[in-house]
Amino acid sequence: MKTTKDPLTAQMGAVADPARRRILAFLKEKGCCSLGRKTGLCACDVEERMQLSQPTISHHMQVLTRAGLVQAEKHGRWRWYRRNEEALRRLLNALKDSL
Amino acid sequence: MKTTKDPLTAQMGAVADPARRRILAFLKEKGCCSLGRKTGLCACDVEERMQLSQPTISHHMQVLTRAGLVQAEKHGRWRWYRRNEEALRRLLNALKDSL
DNA sequence: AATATATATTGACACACATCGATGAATGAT
DNA sequence: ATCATTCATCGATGTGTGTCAATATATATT
Repeated sequence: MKTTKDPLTAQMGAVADPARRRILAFLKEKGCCSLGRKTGLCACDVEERMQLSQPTISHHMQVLTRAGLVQAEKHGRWRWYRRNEEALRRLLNALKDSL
Repeated sequence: MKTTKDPLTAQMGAVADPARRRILAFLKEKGCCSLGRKTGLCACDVEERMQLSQPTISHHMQVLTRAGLVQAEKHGRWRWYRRNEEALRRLLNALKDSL
């Protein structure tokens, strides 16, 4: 069974994990930046705040990014993340219809 | 390590599964009844609509019920289910804040 | 070139979960 | 009492997932 997950399910699955919800909250709290600015949050910022190892953070950021809920931009050795507010809004609207 | 899942995570996990979202949609479509009325939807109705075995349906209904998203009432050999609209509304509001 | 730093990838592990067939329990019908 | 129906439970199975340590990769600094 190799069926790819549909986007809504991928986003729901991403958000269903409490660690990833905390990451999103952390990005909302401090990640009030736009891409292309130097004020982005890097994975080490997230790692420092959460009680999780670096590979685990990397994995969570990948899940959130692939679901389209956060956007990443590589800058030097860092990778800046910010919330994709529009995707989050669309997810809420989709849930409002789907639920 | 037997930490119980917090309610929001349980509800999110319940809704993250596409089969359970389809069940909720089916209940919205045809389950426009209140408990105590004979018009409820029983598990066999759901089973007939979905492409899933009876034990699987039973399992999904249990997950949805334990998450508080649907309410069940036993009537004879049937068990009527209906959406808990207030819980679903509260879930959406919680997500609006938590996302 | 050598070293330090930030992140990704790999491999492993434990556990959770979706699914099914078989069986059991409760209830209604004959 | 017997049988049929509705649903729950059990056991098994395969798949997915969260987590980490170890390692690799990329980039900056010296």
